[in-house]
Amino acid sequence: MLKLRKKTLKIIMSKGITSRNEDYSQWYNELVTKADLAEHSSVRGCMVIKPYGYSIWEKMQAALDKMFKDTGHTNAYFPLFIPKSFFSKEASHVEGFATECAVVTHYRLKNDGSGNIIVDEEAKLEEELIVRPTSETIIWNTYRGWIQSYRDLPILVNQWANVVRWEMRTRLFLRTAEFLWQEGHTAHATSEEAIEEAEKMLHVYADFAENWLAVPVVRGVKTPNERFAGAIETYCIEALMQDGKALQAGTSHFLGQNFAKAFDVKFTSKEGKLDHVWATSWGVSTRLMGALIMAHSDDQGLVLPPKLAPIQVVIVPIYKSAEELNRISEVADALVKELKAMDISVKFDDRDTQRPGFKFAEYELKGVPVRVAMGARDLENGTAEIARRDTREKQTVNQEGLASYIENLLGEIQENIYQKALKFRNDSITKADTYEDFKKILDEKGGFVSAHWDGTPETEQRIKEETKATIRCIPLDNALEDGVCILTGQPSKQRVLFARAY
RNA sequence: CGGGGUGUAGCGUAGCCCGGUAUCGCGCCACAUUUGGGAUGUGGAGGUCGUAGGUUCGAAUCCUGCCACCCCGACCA
Repeated sequence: MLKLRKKTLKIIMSKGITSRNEDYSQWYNELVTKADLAEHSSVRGCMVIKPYGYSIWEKMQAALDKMFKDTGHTNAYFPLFIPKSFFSKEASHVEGFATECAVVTHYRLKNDGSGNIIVDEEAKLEEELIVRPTSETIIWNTYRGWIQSYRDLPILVNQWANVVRWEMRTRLFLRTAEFLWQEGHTAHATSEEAIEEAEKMLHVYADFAENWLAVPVVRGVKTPNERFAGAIETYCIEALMQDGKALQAGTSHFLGQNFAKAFDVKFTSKEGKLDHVWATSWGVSTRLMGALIMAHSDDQGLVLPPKLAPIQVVIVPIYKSAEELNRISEVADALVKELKAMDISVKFDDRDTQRPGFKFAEYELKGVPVRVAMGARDLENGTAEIARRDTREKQTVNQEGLASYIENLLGEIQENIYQKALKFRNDSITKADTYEDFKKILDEKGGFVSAHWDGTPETEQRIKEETKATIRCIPLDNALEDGVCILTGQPSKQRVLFARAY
């Protein structure tokens, strides 16, 4: 009895994580650190992305980068530092970012004579440099030199970079002071073309979210309140997490001529007329890691979509002697070779320092989609035990044709977790026609609430203050429907999606 | 940035009220027995008690500043 209790306790303390029901945000934090994705650094608000987590990000980058290239974009790199004066050129842009900028004021340190390193006050910068919170200003200042004629357009550039936004409250991946992202910045001859670009990239993001992350998203536009600082229109993809809170997973902005005017970027058109250039910008960040984690994972740990899993298949040998391990290894090595030829990432974990049960638990925690276990019994029968992470089902399969069986299974898992998330998302969109219902749904069910809104920022603001819910978006394919605003009773032509959000 | 909480070995903690140099579990190292769902036994290593001051003969413990993290607000990808 005592032994049993000791054992239970140990499991809880060594690897067990808080359940989602118990405390969702603690579950998230523990998952991120215990699955070796990231940890807090000694710098306030900044994280260390660990190798396993970074591998996932690299896979996201590779997939997105290809999609950008396939839509005609090329990569470039702009400076980390932005002169303060650039920043103040676009009024609403400054206003949006002013409160969260890191500023470089000096360029040298010195020894104060008693062994302390201090800032050399004499090495003060003429003009302070802002650590980029986003790069529109430095990029549009640069584009001025690149653009004279309609022949120079469009410019379709993307950059992979880090940015800094001095956040008050941070959470690993979801909101950190420094984060990694990509930002596309395009320049166009016409408004129509720029809008088309902004919409195109939104759909690229949506495709990526659904086909790679296996996270269904709502495509929509933001209300003026939620719009990017300096944008005319902000398009977004909104995802739903398992706790019923929404997460903005990507944004694409039609910037109009705002930045072209602020940085005096003009071109001569075919007709010989001088006009300001039209702009877009679009970005997704390491926040997608948060979306990925919160959309699929369970109380046993991470659940990764096969397309983004650093290790797609793990093979665990079960043996009693070195001789047995040798025989298993022969079969496993052949399988590894076969899977690699199919471009499937596989790991044969023949570590002798951990027992099989430990490995099972470890790979479940890390979200490896498929696990193959092979022991003496399997060698005799020509079989292997296959366990899938998403459903935690196990079955015994013939070694004959195993590789293609696994290949199919990976596809099935990718589809299954998407369908599961899609069902949850669809079940979590609830219509509300009164303010009472609206509040009740938010408190009891969560998710998106589809409701009529009178279209004014004041109403949106009041609802936000009273319920903590914001308008996540006005869906692009929204059906028109006459109704009255849930708060004011004013007439409304369509429902919008409200939710509490990350 | 405001309110609340926490900080003791790699991790989780006891001790703090009532001052006397730190408890337990996991993990780690060695050896043996084990290996189809987080092994067991024996032996061993590991701590400037977040940090800087102060009070005191003596501080993990009392006082003050600072830092970090967690929760709740305001802000945001």
